[in-house]
Amino acid sequence: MSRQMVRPGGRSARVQASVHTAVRELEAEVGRDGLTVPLIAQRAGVTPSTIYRRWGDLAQLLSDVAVERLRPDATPQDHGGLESDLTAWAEQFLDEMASPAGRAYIRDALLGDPDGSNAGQCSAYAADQVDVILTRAAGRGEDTPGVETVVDHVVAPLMYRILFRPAGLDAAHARGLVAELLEGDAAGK
Amino acid sequence: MSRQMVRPGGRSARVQASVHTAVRELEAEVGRDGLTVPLIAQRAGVTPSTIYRRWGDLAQLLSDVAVERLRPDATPQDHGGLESDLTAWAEQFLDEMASPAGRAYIRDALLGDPDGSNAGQCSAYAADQVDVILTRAAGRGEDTPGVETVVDHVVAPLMYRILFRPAGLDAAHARGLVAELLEGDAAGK
DNA sequence: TGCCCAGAAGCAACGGATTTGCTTTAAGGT
DNA sequence: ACCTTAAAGCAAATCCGTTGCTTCTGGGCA
Repeated sequence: MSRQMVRPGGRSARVQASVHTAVRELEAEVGRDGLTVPLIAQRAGVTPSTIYRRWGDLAQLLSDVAVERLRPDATPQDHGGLESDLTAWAEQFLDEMASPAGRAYIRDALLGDPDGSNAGQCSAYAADQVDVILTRAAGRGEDTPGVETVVDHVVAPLMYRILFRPAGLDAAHARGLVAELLEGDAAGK
Repeated sequence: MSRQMVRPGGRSARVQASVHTAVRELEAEVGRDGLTVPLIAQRAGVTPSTIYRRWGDLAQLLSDVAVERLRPDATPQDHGGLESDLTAWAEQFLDEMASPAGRAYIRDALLGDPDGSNAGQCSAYAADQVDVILTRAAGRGEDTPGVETVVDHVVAPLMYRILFRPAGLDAAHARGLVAELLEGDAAGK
């Protein structure tokens, strides 16, 4: 969704903005574990019940904020070829996601997400970025795999290891995944 | 670890066992959302502060219990060949993990897991199962990929989709992942 | 333009969860 | 059999989360 579908300018929008801002400020000040709903409410100039009514609980609020932070802020760079584009993107993706902050956001996004929509949004961000790269490559006349194939062979392994097996995960591994994908079957599905 | 490394027979071990049992019983009786630390403590015959001191909070306790439930209860079946073994295992893995209960346990396991050790344990369970299959195949003289390769190409895509994109995930997809892995490069790494 | 209405926020009180200092118990080692 | 130490029990105080009710805001309609 996410949970907010309000017109800009209204009171709801102001409340949402100030709450989100409060979360970010306080996270920087007291750390992730020091966050509580009453604390956030106070900083945002709102009563706790407002937050509980709109977001349900702290986990869901943090999930919303986390998804916002996981949104890519730029389209993937153009390096002139599919392999270099994908490789560069995968390295950057890993860099951002595998950092302590990135992992925390991913966890938050997954955790306070009863219906899975926030997780779906994260996945969509990655898929969109990949799609841009693939479309660009197709425009150059290159043979490209499908988005789903790239998700399975590059995005999923990286994300799985970030969440479950952080050890031994580095840029070389990301490069290897891309290389393996492209050498194996450039037009897979 | 998990969080308990106590000798069997001691008081600590008894407390842990009765608390874990209480969690399972109560989860069946009142449902996942009805669980509270005081409720569990009462059923287990301990005081709430005992649970808070040992596990920290409800999330971490549930994480420990979830990991226990995610432990495979049998070694993978032997179907006489690598491809059929892996395919059957992947299908069963998907079946168990993608079910509502499986997803809930995975979420719980990740949720109350500050240091990632419980997530690591889950991943190790899968890797161990895969390793059994690969070792068996190697014993037959078959060419086998490495465990890490199977994790990247089969386990990770399944888990990623379970967590982030449940739609369009079925046994056929699991079979496809295995087939693709083995046809592409039977000795990958 | 000004009146209404629905949705959202504020307020306040209650119930229960969490924390914490101190005491007591029990396992294991000497 | 004693002693040490880690863990459990106990109880009080605090704080979080929930809820019914009131008040306010802003957009639609006459």
